[in-house]
Amino acid sequence: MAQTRWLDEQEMAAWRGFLAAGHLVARRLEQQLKDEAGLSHTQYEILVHLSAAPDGALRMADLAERLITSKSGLTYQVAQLEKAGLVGRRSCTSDVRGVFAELTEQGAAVLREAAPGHVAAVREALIDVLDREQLVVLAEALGEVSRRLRGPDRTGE
Amino acid sequence: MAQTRWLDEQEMAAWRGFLAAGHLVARRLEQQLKDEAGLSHTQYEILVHLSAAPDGALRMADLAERLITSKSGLTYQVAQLEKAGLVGRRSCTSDVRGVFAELTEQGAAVLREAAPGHVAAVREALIDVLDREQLVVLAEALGEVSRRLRGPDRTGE
DNA sequence: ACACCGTGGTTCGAATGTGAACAACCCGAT
DNA sequence: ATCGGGTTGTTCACATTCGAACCACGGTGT
Repeated sequence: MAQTRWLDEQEMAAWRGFLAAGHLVARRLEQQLKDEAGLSHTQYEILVHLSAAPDGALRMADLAERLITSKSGLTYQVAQLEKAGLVGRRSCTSDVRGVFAELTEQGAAVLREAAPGHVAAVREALIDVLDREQLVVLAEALGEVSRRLRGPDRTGE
Repeated sequence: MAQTRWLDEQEMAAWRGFLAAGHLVARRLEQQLKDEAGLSHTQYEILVHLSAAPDGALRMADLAERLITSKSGLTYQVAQLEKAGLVGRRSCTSDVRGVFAELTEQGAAVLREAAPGHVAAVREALIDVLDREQLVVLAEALGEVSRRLRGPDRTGE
C-alpha cells in the first residue's frame, strides 16, 4: 500500500465545498418544496422524470436508476405518490413482473404548479450564484464524476 | 410574479450533475466507510471535526453547525459514538447547559485507521477525476454557494 | 418439458434525519 | 431581584432510506 496522498489545501476546499453545498442545497430545496408544494424532493424528482418520459410512464427499475435510489426506496415513494393520486401503477404487458409508474393528470398538474417555485429556488441556491464559466466547468466536472460512478465499477480495468 | 426563467441546457447539465454526483459520491463513501471502518459518513465527519478542534472537543451546537445537521441528529449520532467508545461527553464549566463532545483515545485511533482508506475513496470518486483548474473552480464556486446558504436566511431583506 | 440463473418488485427490519415541543439556563434591561 | 427573550441539548413521533431476503417470472440450454 502506497503512502497516503492527503488532500492539499485546494483539494480540501473542493471536497469541503462539495459536501457543504450538497447538504445545504438539499436542505433548502427540501424545505422549499415541502412548503410550497407539499412534496419531498425525491417525490418531485419522480414526477419530473415521469413527465419527461415519452408517454409519462417508466419501469420501476429504470426510474430507480435515474433517481439514483434503491429499488425498495422507490417502491416506497411511488406508493406514497399513488396514495396521493399523483402517480399510477400499470403492469407491463410483455413482462408480467414489470410495473410501470405513470403520471396521472393530477400528478402532471401538481408538477406544473410546483415547477416554477422549484426552479426559482434552484437558481437562487446554486445556478444564479455562479457565472457562466463556473457553470460550464461545474457541469463538465460533475458530469464526468457521475459518469464514472454510474454503472458497474470499472475501477481497475 | 415574473415569468419563470427555466434552465437552459448548460444550467440543467450543471444542476443534474450536481444532484447526481452528490448522490453517487455520498453512496460510494457511505459504503466504503461502512465496509472498511464500520462507520457511517456522518460519524466519520464527527470524528474528523473533533480531531481538528484545538483540544479534540467541541460544543454540540458548534459541531452540529459544522456538520450541517440538525441538533437532534447530532445528539443521536454522538450517542452512538459514545456507545462505541469513540467519543465522550463532558459538560461545560462556564455554561451548565453546554455539552462538549470530545474525541477519546480510541476514537482518535479509529480515525487514524480509517482516514487513509477514506481519503483514497474521496480521491477516486471526486478529486482525482478533476484536473487542477476544475478543482479550483469547483472549490470557489461551491464555496460561494455554501457561504450564501449558511447563516441566517436573508432571502427577502 | 425441465432445470437454472438472472431480473423485477415488494416486503421487512434496522438505522438515520428532521422539526416541534420541552426543560433548564444565560443575559441584559427594568 | 426578576422578568422576558434567546440558547442549549434532549426527547419524541414520524418519514425515509437502504440492503437482504423473498417470490414470481423470463430466457436459455439440453
